[in-house]
Amino acid sequence: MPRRALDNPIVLPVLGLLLEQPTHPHQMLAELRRRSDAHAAAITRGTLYNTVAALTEAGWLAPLERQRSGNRPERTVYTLTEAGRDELVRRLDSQIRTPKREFSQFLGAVAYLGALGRDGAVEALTERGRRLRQRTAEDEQQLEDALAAGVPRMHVIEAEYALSLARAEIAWVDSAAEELRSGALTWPTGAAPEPEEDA
Amino acid sequence: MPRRALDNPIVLPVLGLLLEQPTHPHQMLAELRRRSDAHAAAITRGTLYNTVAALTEAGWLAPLERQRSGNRPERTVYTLTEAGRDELVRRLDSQIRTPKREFSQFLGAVAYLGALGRDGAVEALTERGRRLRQRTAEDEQQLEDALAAGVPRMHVIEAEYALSLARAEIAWVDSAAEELRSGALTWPTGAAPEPEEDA
DNA sequence: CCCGCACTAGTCTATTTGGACTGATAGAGT
DNA sequence: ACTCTATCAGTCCAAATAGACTAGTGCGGG
Repeated sequence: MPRRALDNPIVLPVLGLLLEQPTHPHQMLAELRRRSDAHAAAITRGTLYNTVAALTEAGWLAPLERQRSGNRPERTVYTLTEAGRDELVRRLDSQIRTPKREFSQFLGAVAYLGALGRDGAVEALTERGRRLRQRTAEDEQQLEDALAAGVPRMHVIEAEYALSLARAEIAWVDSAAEELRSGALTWPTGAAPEPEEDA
Repeated sequence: MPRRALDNPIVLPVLGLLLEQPTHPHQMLAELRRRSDAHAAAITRGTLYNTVAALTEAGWLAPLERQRSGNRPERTVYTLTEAGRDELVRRLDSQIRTPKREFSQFLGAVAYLGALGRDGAVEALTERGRRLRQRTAEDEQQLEDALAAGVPRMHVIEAEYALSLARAEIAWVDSAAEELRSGALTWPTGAAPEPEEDA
């Protein structure tokens, strides 16, 4: 009986999807992956079915009907209950209201940038900038297309947010690379941070 | 025998720490938590010991000595091997070079901002802005103090990066809240996205 | 018209993880 | 001196996860 299952990161996407329409787990997975909706890409079957079970037990989801086409495995369609809708709003509100220090791989890597040596660091950062710029350009294009096609802005708002952050990252990466190149940002000692006599 | 253990997110912090100095797992944990070094906060004992074992087996770490003081549990100090140092550099380089779409809770929540209703959304975003501004001010202060105290910039570079992103987030949150308030960003239909006849 | 391949929907198990537990030592307070 | 608590350093197991596996269906190509 899933205990922590109720606060794993895929709960929100699941509730969010069901707000739009009742579906069965397999379809959720496909849909979430298609949208790459958030971290959805990281969802795996095990977690999903497990989570759906937990949410059902918590009374936030309810099985709506079981269908089967031909002799395919039976599938169960779930809806959001009243309580589920409330819970979604509660979580949404709290997650927006309260910033949490989240954590990206890149941030972790930057902390040890020193280990790459000056030239290596410049090289890698420059490359990142290049790729980031390209990806961002594509995303911008996509967003524009969607808006041009009449999709309401509210529906692409997270793309706008992601773009803002991406632009900020590009700016930082560029400036860091530049400062390293020009020598404005210098190396403390060798490759490794100097082993000071303790902190 | 840990299989996926070699590519879990704490590998980099562990290798990074050992680059500075040999240590035993318990100390790594304490140190990583103290620095809140990256997601380090998320590290738990189980994972850490497991990872250290895997890294050792992979030949990137080697037990240096086993010490014991008094009748305390014996502790094993590990060092980074030559291969481990190479691996660290390889990972660092690739993680910096290649941007990955990482994923934050907030991004996921923003996607369903609509479910909060206009006023709720404005409220929540405004509050986030407030908290973010405060936290960022503190971080700026800390960074300044560190620099004033003579810490080389290279050692606080990840803090500089985090600050840039935080400022960008603040800007976005403020502008989104403002647009909602002013009506420049409008609601498509009711609380839920309209149930179109499929995509 | 038959074969292979991809998709549909889930189930199920080996691996991983969180975090409770152990059992010692050092210092704080009384 | 004597509890009480915090820290030290791990081990260990129930719970959660990744992703292999099952098993039926439909379609494209030779």
